[in-house]
Amino acid sequence: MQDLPSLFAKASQLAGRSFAELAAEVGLKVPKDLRRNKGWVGQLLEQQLGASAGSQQLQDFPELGVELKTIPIDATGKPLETTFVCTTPLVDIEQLSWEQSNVRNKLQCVLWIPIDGRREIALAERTVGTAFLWQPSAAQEQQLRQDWQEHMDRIALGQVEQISAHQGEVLQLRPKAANGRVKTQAIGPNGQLIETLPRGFYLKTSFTHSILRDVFNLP
DNA sequence: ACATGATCATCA
DNA sequence: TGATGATCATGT
Repeated sequence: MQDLPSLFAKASQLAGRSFAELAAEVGLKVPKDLRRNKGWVGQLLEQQLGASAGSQQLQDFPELGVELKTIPIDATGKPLETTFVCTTPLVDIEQLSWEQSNVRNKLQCVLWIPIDGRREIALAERTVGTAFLWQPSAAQEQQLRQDWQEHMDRIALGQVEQISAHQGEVLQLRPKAANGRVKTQAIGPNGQLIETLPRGFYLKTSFTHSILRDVFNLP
């Protein structure tokens, strides 16, 4: 993708189209459901939009500074799931600041694409919604920064295992792993290294809901 | 293991 | 019924 207007135009033209027809265009098979294919819709839209694929710590469109995120919504436009942002660093974090954090980098500019997430509708028949570009307002960035700082402070103090998803107004910390046996290093309560479950940063649904309401002028 | 893409399954 | 903690697939 060469420029932002082109990307946005292409994303806008996906509105109203079904997963079945979009999958056919790129030669994908529509799974029966998402139970064993949780990232399928995201990958479908990546292919449709030509995101620079890869499992790298980069935005989806590095040359444009844009991150692509699908967001499943119900019939009223409410998000059905939280939004994963990135893995949480648990060691070598003493020098880390919000300004250089992966959370801030990923959320600097997001191309949101709402999708029909209703499980009662067959996956193939679900459709894409209206894409929009978002950059956090000063107030939103302040909320994100504050939550990020509180989480990182606890992690630096060796309290990562005391953090629950209840903490954080807009940005929460939750497990992010293939299963409960996966381990990674973190700072322990006495400053030593411990093994713990990998964590990720997620946007709470109340936050993404407010983003959707702002953009679509909903109550 | 860790990055990407997320939703599932269960319980309060 | 909403949210938390757990989990699934794939590529490097």
